[in-house]
Amino acid sequence: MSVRVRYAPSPTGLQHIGGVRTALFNYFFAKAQGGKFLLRVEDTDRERYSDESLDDLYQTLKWLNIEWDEGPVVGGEYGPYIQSERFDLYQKYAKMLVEKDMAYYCYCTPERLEKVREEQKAKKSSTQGYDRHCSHLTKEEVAEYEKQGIKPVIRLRVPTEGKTTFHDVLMGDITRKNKDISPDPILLKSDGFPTYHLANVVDDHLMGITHIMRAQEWIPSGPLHVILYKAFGWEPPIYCHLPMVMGKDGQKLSKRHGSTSVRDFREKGYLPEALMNYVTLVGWSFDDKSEFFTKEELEKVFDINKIHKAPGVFDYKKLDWFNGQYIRKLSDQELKEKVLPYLVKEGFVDKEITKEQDKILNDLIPCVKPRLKVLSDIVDLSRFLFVEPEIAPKEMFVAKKMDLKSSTEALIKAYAVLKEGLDNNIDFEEIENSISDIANAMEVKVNGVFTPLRVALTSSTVSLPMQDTVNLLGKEECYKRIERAIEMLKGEL
RNA sequence: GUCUCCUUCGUCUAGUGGUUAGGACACCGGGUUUUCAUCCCGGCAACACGAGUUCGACUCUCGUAGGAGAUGCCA
Repeated sequence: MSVRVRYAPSPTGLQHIGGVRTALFNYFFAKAQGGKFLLRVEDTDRERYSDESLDDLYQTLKWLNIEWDEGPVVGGEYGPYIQSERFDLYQKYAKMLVEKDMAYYCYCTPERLEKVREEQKAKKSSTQGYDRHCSHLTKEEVAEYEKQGIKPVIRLRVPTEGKTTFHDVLMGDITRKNKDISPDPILLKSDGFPTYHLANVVDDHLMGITHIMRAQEWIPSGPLHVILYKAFGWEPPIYCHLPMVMGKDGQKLSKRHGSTSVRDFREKGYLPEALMNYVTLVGWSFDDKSEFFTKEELEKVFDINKIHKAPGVFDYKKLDWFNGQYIRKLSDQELKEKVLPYLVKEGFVDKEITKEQDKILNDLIPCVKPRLKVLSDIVDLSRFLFVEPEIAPKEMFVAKKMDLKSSTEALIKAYAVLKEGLDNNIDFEEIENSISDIANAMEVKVNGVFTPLRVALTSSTVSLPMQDTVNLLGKEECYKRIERAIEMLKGEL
């Protein structure tokens, strides 16, 4: 039997790391097995639905270069692949269960349900959830509710005796006593839309899904879904519950841990290849040494049996490291193209890049490449080139074991040497040697001289190599900035 | 509270009865770079605990503890 899996997100928010990891696992599993990967939009929650979320879903998958074999846009014989467009279908199946008396209409108001829950909580009762108030209504009672105009929901009859087991590829058999399963969950809401349980089971069956790979938070509803499959007389698919992605504190990854939406990562300048590589490595590994995987490799090599059971912590620093590695693999031309939007956005470079700007970039890119963790780092690293920075506060000019006076003195001397050297086209290495000589003469570390020079030129203690900085800036601009700094420092003495 | 799942360095992980328990990130040190990075070298650091089973347990079994998830007309 050919593998058919699906990613079935709910467009109620931006695509996040956890969701994308699920998508990736499904996708790689399908590819490695020569099966099909479907995308299904579960937009049954009309309260929380948003167009932006749907759009973000498509954009995210596109950015990651994940294509679905069947789904919205692409289509396929089992579609439509958007649940709101299959509205009638769920009605039909829900009513089918009512006819078989495996489900029933319930007229309880949300207020009553809330009250029931509160009472259970107050009594610390071990019985939880719906009290099955409507499970055996008489015809008269139903007529009365209908007369009041209450729109009913449809609930599944969950057996109170016995137990239900389902098999999970990773966990093995998972068994739950039926009495512990959420009593009579809602299948069809009063607005006529199905809940996750119904829609998911119906669609997975109708679409011929063979393996359900979803997050472990769904384990508790596994038995419930099996009961549903059986109620319909269908064979449940194979389950594989994926370990969850956690934050540093071991809780489910959420905004308070940092960025969680793929859009955030994209905007900060993470490369899709790097994110994909890292994300598939939380909860899965190939062996004890392989770290770098291309999408194509994963499509061949992904093995469902190597997925972990235990939840994994999302390590932002390791992602940074991966991203840096991937940036360094880029050619200068590729990096230039990727970095350009950030420079344009900052106003450093014109949208229609000028010849001059292009030339600056060509020189800048190689210097900057080993220094980028994310593409947006380019902004701070190159600011000094494109705008005249605020003159740095005087403390920044002072290196370790130096004071303001000696730093100023060093800068003045270095300036003289630099100017003389540059004006006479002397080799930069020699200029640097002469600057070192200044340090020696002053009996201070070389750093004590280079730091004020660097800060004068870039207003930063961290920057590109001195030679590159000077070259990129041009000597006139260098002189101007150094003079400006000396002026300021003298005033502070 | 109840139910279910999970447990190897700080983090991601390799490991399926006999290993000096391996790698990567992070961190710390050193070298290259007269800054910062990159790159190279080195170091730190783990089998949650307790009982079994066994000649022998990180590996098997059972408990305990800890963690997580579920308990919605959200998915």
